[in-house]
Amino acid sequence: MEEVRVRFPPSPTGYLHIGGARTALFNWLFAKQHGGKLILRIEDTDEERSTQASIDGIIEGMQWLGIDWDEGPYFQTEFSQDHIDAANRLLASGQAYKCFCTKEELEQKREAALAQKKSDVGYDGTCRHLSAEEIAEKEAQGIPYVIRFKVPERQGTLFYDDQVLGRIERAYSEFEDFVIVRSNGKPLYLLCNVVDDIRDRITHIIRGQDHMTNTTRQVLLYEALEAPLPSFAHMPLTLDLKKRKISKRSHGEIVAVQFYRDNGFIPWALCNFLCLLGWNPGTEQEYFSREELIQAFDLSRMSRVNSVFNFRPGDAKFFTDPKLIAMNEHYLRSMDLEALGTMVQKELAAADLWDEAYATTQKDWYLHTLGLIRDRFHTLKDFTTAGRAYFAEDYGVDPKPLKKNVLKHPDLKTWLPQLAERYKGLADFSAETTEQLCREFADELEIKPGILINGMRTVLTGQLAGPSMFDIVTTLGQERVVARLSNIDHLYTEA
RNA sequence: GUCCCCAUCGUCUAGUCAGGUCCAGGACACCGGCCUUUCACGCCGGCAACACCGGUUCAAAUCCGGUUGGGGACGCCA
Repeated sequence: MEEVRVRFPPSPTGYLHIGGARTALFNWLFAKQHGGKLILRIEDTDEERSTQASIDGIIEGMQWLGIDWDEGPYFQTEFSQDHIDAANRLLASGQAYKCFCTKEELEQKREAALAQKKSDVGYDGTCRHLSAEEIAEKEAQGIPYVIRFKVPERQGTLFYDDQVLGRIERAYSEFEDFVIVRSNGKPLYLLCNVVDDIRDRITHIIRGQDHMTNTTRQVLLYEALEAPLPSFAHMPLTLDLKKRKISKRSHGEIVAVQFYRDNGFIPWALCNFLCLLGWNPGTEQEYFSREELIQAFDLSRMSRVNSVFNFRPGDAKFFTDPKLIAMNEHYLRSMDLEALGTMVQKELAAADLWDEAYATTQKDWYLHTLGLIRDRFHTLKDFTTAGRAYFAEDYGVDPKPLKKNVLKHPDLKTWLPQLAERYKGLADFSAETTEQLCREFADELEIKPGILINGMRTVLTGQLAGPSMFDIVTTLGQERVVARLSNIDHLYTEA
């Protein structure tokens, strides 16, 4: 059987956004499932807009997501001779022609056609039937020209079988003679893309529905270039809540893969979320390991409907799609602790909270702590913010619990240091003994234990909520607990 | 405007191709309860959709036609 070869061809005119990432992901899944190859090809023929920063961003984004490729990155500009050769071949075989019409002329004709409400606003074919003499004359005059593809004069419709949408048809009469080479001699996307896909022996083209009109024209090019037609699969698009195509310009960083990397998301959670946007396995399974997803993926189960990336700018809860947040939380809570430890290490290091001992002598403590606190977190960032008290002494105290659990009970100012004294003398510092001692103290004071417990939580972690109090106490350790409980005057003075 | 694609809960979707088992299932979000002297997790429950009109049929979310609606494309961008 022929080897499956797919490609991801981003144009480096912006960062990798989630729509592009999803396209890459689907191609990657398809390749993996069929034991095929994924080719990364940077389509940088638009010199005006292509940037190195964008190329770096795309590559970093894919690496972060874990979408690896088998060949490339190739750069389209490195193959410009191939594109020029192909254009010349089409010219020589009479399947393309030189067009000397200027942009201004075409613009005028176009406006005139629109003014008359004519549907046909395409190229009128003025230069299509120029004689050899006329062409030679114009060339001799140095009139610049573009090369247009000569759409075959045929009745009926052109069609291809889309792997997602089924049979797609378009009447030949709907095509205009489209430009394949600019007047500056540079070939255009429509041609370059086909030439590259032929050279790279691409067997399946999986891309967004926004390419559908390109596809019908490209089918014509494959035919003219006498190359076998690959399979096409057009995926639904990703829209915003107002049903607009998501883009950097209108949506900003929230649609950039980098945003999720910088905001504590787990790469696989993003992949898992993205693959469910426009695809489903036909079962009720929603969480997949990498291997499960490769196994389950199937182009025929791709949706034909555009999907909405549900985020609401300015809404803290919906800063990105809540289902994506939920998935991130799921992986945060269920993933292997070692793997989580590696991810959190990067966050701690970036916040200057990392201690090498966490990887060596204190590794057990480190992983245990992550396991204890991760249930309440949403992103990896929370380990350095809400979880800061476990890794540093300079954690802040949230005003809300400070007021509710500490300041409301002025006597805690003396009670907590007293409790610290008792903890200091405790030989066996365990969850059981610390709890027992705490409750006994509450009994003596004739107060509810909750007053001490909630006060302790606020003082020890700075947070309103957290794990079971005495798990916190044992995790923090006797020394830190005693020190923090003894030294609470500043909480009252600062407030 | 022209061509192409599409149409199930607020969102992601199952069910449509092979009509009945669907007064439509799951997930997220939301609401309530249990658990917990915190908060989450977890568990239990609730709210919530077949765009509309016609046709075919004993029977339509499912097939057909139309309407409306949405999206995409219409560049010497990719």
